[in-house]
Amino acid sequence: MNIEERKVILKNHKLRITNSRLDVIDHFLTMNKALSLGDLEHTFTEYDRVTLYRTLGSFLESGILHKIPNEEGSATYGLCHETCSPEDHTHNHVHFKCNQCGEIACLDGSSVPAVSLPEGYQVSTVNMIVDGLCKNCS
Amino acid sequence: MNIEERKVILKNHKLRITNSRLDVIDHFLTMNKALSLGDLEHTFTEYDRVTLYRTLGSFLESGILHKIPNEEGSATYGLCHETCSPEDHTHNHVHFKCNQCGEIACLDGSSVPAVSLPEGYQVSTVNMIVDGLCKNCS
DNA sequence: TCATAAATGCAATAGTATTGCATTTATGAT
DNA sequence: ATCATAAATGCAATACTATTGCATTTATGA
Repeated sequence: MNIEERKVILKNHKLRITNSRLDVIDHFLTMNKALSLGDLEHTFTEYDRVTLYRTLGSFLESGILHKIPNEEGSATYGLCHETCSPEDHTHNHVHFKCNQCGEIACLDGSSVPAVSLPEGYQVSTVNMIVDGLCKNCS
Repeated sequence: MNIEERKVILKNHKLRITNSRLDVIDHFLTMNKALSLGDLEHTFTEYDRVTLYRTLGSFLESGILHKIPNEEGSATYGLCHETCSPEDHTHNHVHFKCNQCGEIACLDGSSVPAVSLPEGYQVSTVNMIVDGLCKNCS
């Protein structure tokens, strides 16, 4: 994705255009998998850790990224679909974590099946986390 | 659950019977919800943080507890069903997190629906995390 | 009762998340 | 194009969670 398209993404989410934000978006698009703050720190040594931390925060708030639940200590983030907005922020897709290579990716091809909850519960979002072996590792 | 029953649980999982383990099991049974290490530290000031940490570790390994994926920084743990064993450790149940009170609980009544994955993926376990409002908060 | 491996407590360290504040920069208004 | 201003950045410091090493204590089977 070229720089103009990435600028449009930021503008659409009412975020100022800065180098760090453009680079982080680009990295998510290129890697096409879930990333943690640590991943970004490792990739972008030219930016301060706190800047990357706050970049993730602003992307989270504006709906560019979503947090992916995981069992590890550190938070991981994935790109939202085009349909996501701060108002309608339902990330009803399936995330797959490979137990071999550790990669977490969003499976666009798989949608979250309906789930029935007991009486009195109100559903906001549904996350499905599947782990096992990915295409490359199996 | 009385103390003899809790001792049986430990024996069944080939763990030595100690006060901290008995107390932690009891607490999980009483609370009937997911707990973090921090929760245990707060509840059991008479035990060292590391002891509780290792208690969780041994329960995890032996199949008494399972880790619940979540978006927060800290790991949360829930009791396994009776059917769980170190060998067959599939936690295919639904976890519900209330956005109001923060409680994470296992919904025994709801089972995880089947999910279809792209070609080449091997599924090990499936976790479903639903959030919204729980029975008490809605 | 006793030897031994396992469990505990304490101290220390590592890793991740978060805030305050001074400085720099992007942006809209002029 | 310039400028005022709010937003973003970098640095320093701190908080919280996770983890390991080691000496001491304890549960367990012989």
